[in-house]
Amino acid sequence: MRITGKRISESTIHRLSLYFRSLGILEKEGYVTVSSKDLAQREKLTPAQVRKDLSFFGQFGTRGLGYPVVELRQQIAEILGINRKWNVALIGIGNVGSALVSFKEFIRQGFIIKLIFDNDQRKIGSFNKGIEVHDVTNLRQMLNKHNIELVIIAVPASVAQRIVDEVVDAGVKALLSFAPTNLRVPSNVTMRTVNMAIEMEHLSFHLTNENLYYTA
Amino acid sequence: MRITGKRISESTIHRLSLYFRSLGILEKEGYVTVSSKDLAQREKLTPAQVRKDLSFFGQFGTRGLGYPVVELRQQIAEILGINRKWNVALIGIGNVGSALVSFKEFIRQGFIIKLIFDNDQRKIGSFNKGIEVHDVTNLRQMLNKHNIELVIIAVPASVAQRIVDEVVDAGVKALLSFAPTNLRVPSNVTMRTVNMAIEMEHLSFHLTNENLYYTA
DNA sequence: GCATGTGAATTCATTCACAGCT
DNA sequence: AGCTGTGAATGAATTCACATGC
Repeated sequence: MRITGKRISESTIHRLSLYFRSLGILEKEGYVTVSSKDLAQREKLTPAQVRKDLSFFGQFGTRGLGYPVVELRQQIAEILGINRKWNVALIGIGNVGSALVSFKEFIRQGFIIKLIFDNDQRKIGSFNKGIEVHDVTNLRQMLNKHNIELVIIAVPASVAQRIVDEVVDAGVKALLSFAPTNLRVPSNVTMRTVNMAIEMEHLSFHLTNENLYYTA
Repeated sequence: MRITGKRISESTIHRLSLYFRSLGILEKEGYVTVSSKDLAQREKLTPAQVRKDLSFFGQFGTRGLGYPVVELRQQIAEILGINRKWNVALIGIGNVGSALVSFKEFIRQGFIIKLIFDNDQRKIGSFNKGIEVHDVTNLRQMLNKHNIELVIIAVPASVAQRIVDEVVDAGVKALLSFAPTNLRVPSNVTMRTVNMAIEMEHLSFHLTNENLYYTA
């Protein structure tokens, strides 16, 4: 990766994911090159935005021609760190957890759920899509033993912080949480939260305040 | 609501949701007032940010004292439009859909799933948490008949755009999509997308590029 | 004294516009 | 001619700092 001195914003990372998906489609459609203009159109962005985002990481295009579809896709995969497999553990195999285990996109992208944990004795020992459910009390040693690098938290809000602390303690540096509560992690750990209630509130806000510009 | 002439950003709306949650906890903990400093600390924001966000909608605090917890929470509920019930339809009762039906937070917040749709004959007519699964071919008339204001899309990517078009056609102005694909809606319709693969890619990016500041 | 509310200042993100290469 | 790559300009979001009121 190119050394740049620039700070990469979260929105740039997000857009790289979008480009990655569009490039996959373009590849299937047989395109060899794509211009920033085309790519921007597909994602409802500006061409300048696309070029700027990519420029943080290097020079991938050819002036007058555009970007090579297959190669750029591979480069973005490298930047995003999805040109490899990641060992993932899922904690909590309730409704959300079960849905995640079946989420094919995860596997396709190299996020391999190696371990499932729960605290429900009826679930422990059972199998879910071929993966055994383990007792959450063995969390720390199991995470280390299986070199888990990424943990998905799908437990009730009431126990989420305790689980997060254990996971962080085990040395895991990346967490995805579905618990609808505020969780704390040290600054050297990345946590992302998916909160569906908050998404719904965005929608109800927009429905309630149809005109976003309030007149003075 | 106060008429302001200011544009409300998506991030402000997001933070209002966070404040709403923190105020709920503060209320349970018995707090009567809260300062912007306290609220900011709980959400890892700055006090100025909290005050600015609230100032877009009115003056809710008392100088020298802070904000009244119960009242401010109620005010934010009004702003977000969650001081009422919304009629919701869920389209697609696969893994994700099933998880959503069981998501208690939705009910608690007033998002009432009135209708479920699917195209699988084995599912149509069955009940899920007391809600009947309907044939998706009757989508439009059913949405209108039951005054559905908000639709959750939990169908495979391949059919998502077609379903979205029908939903928009039925006059629905707010959609939450879980389909991992780019969907288009007219500009007078709000759509939010939850893409778990993209969340995972953020994490793998951070794991891969531990030091976000690249040296020149 | 304490904490809000808000213009002004600053920081961060996006877009412009054009030099440079194919 | 066409399109990238990138400093400069613009625009948006956040933070500062202080006047205002309890």
